[in-house]
Amino acid sequence: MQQTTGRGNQTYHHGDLRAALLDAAAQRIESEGVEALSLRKLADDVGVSRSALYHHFRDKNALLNAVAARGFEQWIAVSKARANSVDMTPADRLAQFVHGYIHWSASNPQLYDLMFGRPIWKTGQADEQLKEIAFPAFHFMLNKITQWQQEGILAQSMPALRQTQVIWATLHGLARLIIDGVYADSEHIDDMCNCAVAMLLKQN
Amino acid sequence: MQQTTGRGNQTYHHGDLRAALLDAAAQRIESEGVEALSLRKLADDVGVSRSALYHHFRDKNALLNAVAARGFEQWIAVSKARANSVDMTPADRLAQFVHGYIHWSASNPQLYDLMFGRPIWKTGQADEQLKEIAFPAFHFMLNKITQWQQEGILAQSMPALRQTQVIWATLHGLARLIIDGVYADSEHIDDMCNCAVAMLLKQN
DNA sequence: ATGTTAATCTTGACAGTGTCAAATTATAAG
DNA sequence: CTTATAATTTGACACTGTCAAGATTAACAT
Repeated sequence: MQQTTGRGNQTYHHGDLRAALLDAAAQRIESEGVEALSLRKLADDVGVSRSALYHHFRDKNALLNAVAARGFEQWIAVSKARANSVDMTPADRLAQFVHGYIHWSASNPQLYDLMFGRPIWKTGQADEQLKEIAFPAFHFMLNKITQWQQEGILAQSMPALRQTQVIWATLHGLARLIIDGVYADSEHIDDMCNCAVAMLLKQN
Repeated sequence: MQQTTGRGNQTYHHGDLRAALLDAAAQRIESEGVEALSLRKLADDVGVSRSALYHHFRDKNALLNAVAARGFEQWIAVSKARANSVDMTPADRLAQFVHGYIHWSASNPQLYDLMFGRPIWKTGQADEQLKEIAFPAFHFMLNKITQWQQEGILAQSMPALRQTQVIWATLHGLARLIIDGVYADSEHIDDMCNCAVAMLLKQN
């Protein structure tokens, strides 16, 4: 199930087709978008025939789920790394979190779209494995925001869960508007982030 | 181009196919979602053959643009009607605006998804006509928020444009999370709206 | 080493899809 | 009534995701 034979795959069955498909899919998605991903072209990229894929993924949606799952792993890693930069005031950490979130989404627009987009989450198309990987991402945000509440830089009058949902909605909405280009220019990313931070911070 | 002959169309060419297609498309979209819309099934619904559509819309995207345009007209009408309820404090009006926005999106999820979704706005697939109809919607929000700034219930330290973008991002993000069911339950809509309002309002 | 089992990959096929060109029909204009 | 113009249909093409059946190869037990 892992690497069956370590190296030297030439005219193999294929070696590790699953990983190759994931790589190629992620690459094609990031360059052309989710909606332009064709399983047949993907098979061509990898040099394998069209329905070979079905021995590693139940269907196209399962493949997308797997790519999204990898995206979440990457997202969490980046976010945690950012959160561990110590010598900062809480307010600066919040600001950095906001800017980091938006910049990551703007740098990986297609992947962000896949991870947080409708096709996967709507109609229960997210499989259990993806949910298990995605949940820590939300939990991470919930923790951060609870912490900022306790540190006194966010209002404390509301349940942390609700506040997390609203703050995340702000970030998510901002990311979507920028990515989709809906009356929000990507030149003003930092301006918008600063404005968002100012609005989130407890005013006193 | 309008109604060629007023009434009594039976075994006509079809009468007014364009309108019939729009109606059928809107209906099918709202019941099954944008991604499930098939031009051929749509033609069946209307009782016409597959490529009749192409004499009224350049392609599928043009049809979707037209449906979205109708959605914006409806959205603007509803929003303006809500905004004209007089006897209220400014803060209550803001609250009502937020609740109204979210409830409308939750009541017309598929249409909202089409209007503000990626497939139309990304990659410049929104045609000029749609942009002309959509722009007043954004202008309407910009006006409202500028007004609330002047009335002193929103912070005045930021440019109205930026603040509009961020507030709209909050609403848009909330709508998306609820519609797509991404870790936001639709049972708690009002709780989340109240939380959002509390965060937006200038705290003093 | 050999025969068996199980995994992997390919080929052929099917039902869909959006879209175009050419042919057909009905409406409007002269 | 004839002509011109718009609306609609039929046939076709290239493409999509997915499945069933057959072929190929790896892993395993003896």
